[in-house]
Amino acid sequence: MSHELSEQEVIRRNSLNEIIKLGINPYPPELFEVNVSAANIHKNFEREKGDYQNISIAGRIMTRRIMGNASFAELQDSTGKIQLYFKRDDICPGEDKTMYNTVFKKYLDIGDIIGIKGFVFITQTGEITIHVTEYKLLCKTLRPLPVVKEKEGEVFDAFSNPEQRYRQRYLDLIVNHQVKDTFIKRTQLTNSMRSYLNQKGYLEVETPILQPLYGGAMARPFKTHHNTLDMTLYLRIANELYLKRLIVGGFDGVYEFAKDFRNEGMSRFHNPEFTQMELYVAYKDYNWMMDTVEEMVERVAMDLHGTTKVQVGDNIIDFQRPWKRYSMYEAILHFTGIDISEMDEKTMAEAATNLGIQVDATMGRGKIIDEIFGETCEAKLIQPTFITDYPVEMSPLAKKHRTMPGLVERFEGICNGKEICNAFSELNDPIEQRRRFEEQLELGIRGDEEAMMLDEDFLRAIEFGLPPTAGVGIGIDRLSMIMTNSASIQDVLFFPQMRAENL
RNA sequence: GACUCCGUAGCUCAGCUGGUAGAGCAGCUGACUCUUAAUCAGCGGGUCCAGAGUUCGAAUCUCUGCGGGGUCACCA
Repeated sequence: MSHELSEQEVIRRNSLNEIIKLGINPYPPELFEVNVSAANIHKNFEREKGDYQNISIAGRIMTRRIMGNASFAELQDSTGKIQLYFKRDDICPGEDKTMYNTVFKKYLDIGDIIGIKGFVFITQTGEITIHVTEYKLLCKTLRPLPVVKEKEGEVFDAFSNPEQRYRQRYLDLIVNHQVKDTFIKRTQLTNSMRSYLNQKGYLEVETPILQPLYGGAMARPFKTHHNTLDMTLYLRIANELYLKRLIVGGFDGVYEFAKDFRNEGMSRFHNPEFTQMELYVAYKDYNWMMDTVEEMVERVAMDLHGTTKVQVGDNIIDFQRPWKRYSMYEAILHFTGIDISEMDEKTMAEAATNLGIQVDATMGRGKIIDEIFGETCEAKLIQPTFITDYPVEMSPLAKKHRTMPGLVERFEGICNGKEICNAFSELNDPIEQRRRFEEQLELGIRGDEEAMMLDEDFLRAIEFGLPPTAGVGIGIDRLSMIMTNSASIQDVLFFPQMRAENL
C-alpha cells in the first residue's frame, strides 16, 4: 500500500523530524480554543474593530509570501481565507528567533494546520489581515497540496482533473471553494424539504435497506446474503412498499430520505446509489400531490437562492407556482402536432416509426407512448412541468385514471429536460394490485430483468385496507444538480462510485 | 455495454512527420520587515498509466489491458 516518496514528501518528513527535535509536538493532543472565523472577520471587522484585538483562529496555510523578516500567508478555515501577517520580532520578542526563522520559514509548509493568536488590521493595500502575535503547529502535513492561484476571478493551475477531484474529494474541498458551496446547498436543500414536511405534520421514518424482496420501482437490484439467516437479501431500489405499509398502519403522512441502490448503467445522471425522498399522504390524490410538490420545490428554491429563479446551464429556471401541466397526450400533441389519444396500437406504432423511433413487437401501446414522449418531449421541457396520466402498463402501483381508460393517475415533474419526481394516486384495490403484480411476473418470465416481484406481504397489508393515498418520490441528486447548476451527478455526491483505484 | 477523446514532475500543461523530456506554479538554497498569481538570483525533481510489438532507436507508431472524461443505450 505504500508508495515511493516524492522529493517533496521526503523534505516534509525531514521537516517533521526537525520540528520534533526542537521539542515541538507536530500533532498536539490538546484543544485549540478558536474564537472567530475568517468569514466573521471579513464581515464584521470594519464595523466592530474593537472586537478583533484579541483573536484566536485555526486553519490551513494556503499560500506564503516570505519577505525576509516579515511574511504574509493565507489561512483557510471552514468559512474561507484570511491573510496573516507574521513579523519576526513580534513572533519572537526575545533573542531566540527560532519560531520565525527556523520553524515558520523552514519547516512549515503549505497545507500545514496551525492555530494563531493576534489582532486584525488593514494593510496599506487595504486587505483585512491578522497580525500574528503567536502561532502553534496543530498538524504537520506530509503531502504537498495542489496550489491553486487566483487573480481577479481568473483561476490559475486549477485542480481540475475530474478523476483526482472525485477520488480525493478532500483535496477538491480544500482547494476548490465552490465545491464546498455545492455540498452546503445540497444539505440546505434537504433541510428545507424536511422543515416543510415537518411543518405539515408528516413523520420522518426509516425503513429497511436490506429487503428480502425488492420492489416499488422497475430496476435491477444489488443482491447480497445474510450469513446467520442464510438468506438472500436485496439492497432496496425504492422504499415505496414499506411506506405504504405504514399508511396501512395508521400514519397519515410519512416520508423518508432514502438511499436507494440500482444495479444499472452509470452516467452523468446515474450513480449506483442515489437518494430519493419518498412521501405518502393518506386521503389525498395526485392532483393534491402536484400542488404539494410545487409548493415544496418553490420553497426550496427560495431557501437556497432567495428567489424562485435559478440559473441552470444556459437557462434560467423559474420554480414559481403554478407549473405548467400537460397530460402525456397533450405534451405529445404540443411537440409533434400528432394526436395519438385515439390511436390504436398499430396506428401508433406507425406514427412512432415516422418520428424515427424504433418500435418492436414486444412493445405494447403503453411502451410506445412512453417512447414517443421520451424522444420528442422530455428534453424540451426546461421550465418545471408536470406531465400527467401515464399508460397503465408502465405503472403497476398507480391507480386507474378516474375517467380515462388505459391510463393511471400518475405524474412526473420534468425540469431542465430531466425527470425530478414521480408520483401517483396509489393503487389501493388489493385485487387489482394482485393482478398488476401478476402481469409483472409475466414480464419477468419473458426476460424483463426490471419487472417487479410479487410481494405477498404487501398485498396482505393492503387487504387490511390502504386508505386512498397520494405518493411521490423526488430525486434528491437530480434536484441538487439543478439547484446547484451542476452538470454531473458526481458533482453533487461527495464520493461518487468509481472503479477501484490501484494505490 | 458501444463509440470517442484523454493518461508526461506534487498541480496545470507543452513535447511537430520516431533520436530516452520541457514550462509555469509548488519544492530546495540565498536576498528582501505591508506582500497578495509577491519579486529577484541560483538549484533539484520523471518506471512519460502498464505490458507486448514495429524499429538501430518509442513519451511519440501498432495492439492489449488498466483508469478517467464526453456522447449514446438502460434508467432516477
